[in-house]
Amino acid sequence: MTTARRSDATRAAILDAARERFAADGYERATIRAIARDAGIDPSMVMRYYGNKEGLFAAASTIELELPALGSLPARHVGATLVEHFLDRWERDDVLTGLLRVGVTNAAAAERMRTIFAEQLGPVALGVCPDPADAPRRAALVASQILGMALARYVLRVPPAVEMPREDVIAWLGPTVQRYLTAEAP
Amino acid sequence: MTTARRSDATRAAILDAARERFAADGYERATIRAIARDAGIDPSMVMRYYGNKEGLFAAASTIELELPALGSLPARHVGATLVEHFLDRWERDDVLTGLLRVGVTNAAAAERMRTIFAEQLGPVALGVCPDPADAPRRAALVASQILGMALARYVLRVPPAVEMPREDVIAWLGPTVQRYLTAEAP
DNA sequence: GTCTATAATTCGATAGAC
DNA sequence: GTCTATCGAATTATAGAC
Repeated sequence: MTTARRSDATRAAILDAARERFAADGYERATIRAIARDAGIDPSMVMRYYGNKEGLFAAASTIELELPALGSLPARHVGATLVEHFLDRWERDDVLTGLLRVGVTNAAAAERMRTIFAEQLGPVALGVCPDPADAPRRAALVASQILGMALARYVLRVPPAVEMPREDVIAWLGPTVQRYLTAEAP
Repeated sequence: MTTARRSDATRAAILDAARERFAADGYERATIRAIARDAGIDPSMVMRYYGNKEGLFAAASTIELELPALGSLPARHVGATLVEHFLDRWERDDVLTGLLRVGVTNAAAAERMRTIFAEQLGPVALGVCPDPADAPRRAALVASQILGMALARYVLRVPPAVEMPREDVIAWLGPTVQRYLTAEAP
């Protein structure tokens, strides 16, 4: 931990505003001016603290998925547990929504997205899938279903996906994720 | 069918270029100037023919999913058939990729996306799912998995999803879609 | 640390000649 | 139908006063 700065409150306000704007509008339409206005400070402060817009996004989109250790879990529950955790993580703040909205048109954000899922979901797959060499592919399959539901529910706002109760999402997607992780390769 | 116009070739060139640009760059970064340059014409022609940028996108993103009738199919094959069809449709041209890339940050495109899946995938679900009242939800579940794989494979370019052979995608996603359409509600 | 002023681009859109 | 010229607005980013 580094020494606290006098400007830490301002920096935090900027990051909060940035996360909201990036999540709501995507990279291009989330302007530094609008973010500064939301944070109640001058646009030039954003530049001073984060250099440029890319630096701001990088700072605002760091994330730990904090995936639970599935090893000590009843093998039949890993799918539902993982879906549940992702729903929690997705709704806790705007970081994942922002990463998704920006990653679709911004190469750096897409790369970050790939890295996050490979480095954080990959080990989870490695721990439970039958063939270790197949873990990256299992993780990608899981990511495709998790990201697809997030896209429908939080970004495109497809009505049935938005209205579906949390327990139903877990009940439907759990077995899918379970199969992607633990079934024998078809 | 209306009478052929002398400008039809130009209009088609504009739409082709627009589809490519929207699919590759998203709405904001796909500029009218760049599209016109690709089409080998003057930017003002785009405005003349399509009024404004929104009109251009609307014209460039009309699409029919042309989903196959699943009613006459062996009940066990509807999932794989649907996945196969979506892979074909997705790779035939840039329209779906453009719709996805733009829909994430553009409200009109998101609405179009919701409409397309509701009106074209909904009836398919209605034809095969156990409870007709549940069809919209089944369609949304199917859409979440299809869109999620498209996102990983064609937009974010997650390596294992890109490298996965077409048959493997069908073998993995087919049973998922099958279950979302035909299984009893959990 | 904070703000004003402004540079330097770039974009969508319009007017009008030919 | 096609193109030139340009407007007006918005953006990121910088320079520098206080």
